Amino acid sequence: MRLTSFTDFGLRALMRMASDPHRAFSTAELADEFGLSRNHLTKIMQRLAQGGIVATRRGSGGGATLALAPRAISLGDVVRLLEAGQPLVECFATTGNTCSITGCCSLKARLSSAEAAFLTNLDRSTLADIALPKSRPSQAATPVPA
Amino acid sequence: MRLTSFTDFGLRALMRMASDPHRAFSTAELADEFGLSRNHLTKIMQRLAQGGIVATRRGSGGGATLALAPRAISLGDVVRLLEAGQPLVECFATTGNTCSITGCCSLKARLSSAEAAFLTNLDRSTLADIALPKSRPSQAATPVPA
DNA sequence: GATAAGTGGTATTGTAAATACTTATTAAGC
DNA sequence: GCTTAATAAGTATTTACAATACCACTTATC
Repeated sequence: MRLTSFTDFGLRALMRMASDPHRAFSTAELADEFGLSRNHLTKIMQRLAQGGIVATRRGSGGGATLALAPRAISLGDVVRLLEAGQPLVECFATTGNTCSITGCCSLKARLSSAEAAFLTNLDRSTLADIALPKSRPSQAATPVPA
Repeated sequence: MRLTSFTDFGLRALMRMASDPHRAFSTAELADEFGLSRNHLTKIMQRLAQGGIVATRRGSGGGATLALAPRAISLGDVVRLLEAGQPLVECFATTGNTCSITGCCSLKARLSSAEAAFLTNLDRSTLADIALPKSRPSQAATPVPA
């Protein structure tokens, strides 16, 4: 059972953005932080923008900003958006389904139910719950006690 | 969100076997039915055998047989076994984890919880619930009415 | 004109599946 | 009861494909 790296990085980016909901984050900044190419992250951001989770703005001072308050964005919604079109198993796909037992297959319904349970569980958390601290502990004003 | 084809085919094979729990099914027979290579299915069967779900026997009259009654094998157990070693996201992997925010990351716990919900939901069903009919409708003794 | 998002194309990596081959077990035949 | 042949699982290697990531370039906004 696996989520795509798309979803993985998307969640990480949103975690970061949730720490400062009104700030615009450039893809360059976030990509640098996660150690992946800017263009790749751009594609993820585009998807998030299409889904109405972030708003993007070009030009100087631009970047991506959360379109809603962190507590209004559930993890389930994010995962649904970023995993859209990703079938749980082959026979869930609308095209290229080679399964010969589709008709009387009761497995499908049970897998669907489990998938729904997964997403419903994620709906209980929002971005506000997983926001990262604004700056890293090593850069914090108050040094951590040894 | 995606299960590996390993799990997919494993479930299909078990569905088939559950229809006739005491019969030995050869990998050749099942592979032919699903349209994939025998050796590939063999690997899946091996994993199921290691996990104690099926018993295999070589030689004439051999094949794989369910090691337990269909109602004693939950779908969750099967999926846990076949998806073992498959991290939900990269930072779940024990090796090669490049995530820089592991320490204070509360996302991980929430994804784990959702994954558990997925499996728990599947535990509510057993192979007995998803067994396929013994023979295909087209070969049935009583022809279906038009 | 500098900054930053958006787009199209290409390389790379990892998973999935097939091919070819080996080993073990059973059952038939002598 | 031993030998042989057929059956079927197990192993190793290779090939094909799709997901992932990168690069060069374009467009928009300040």
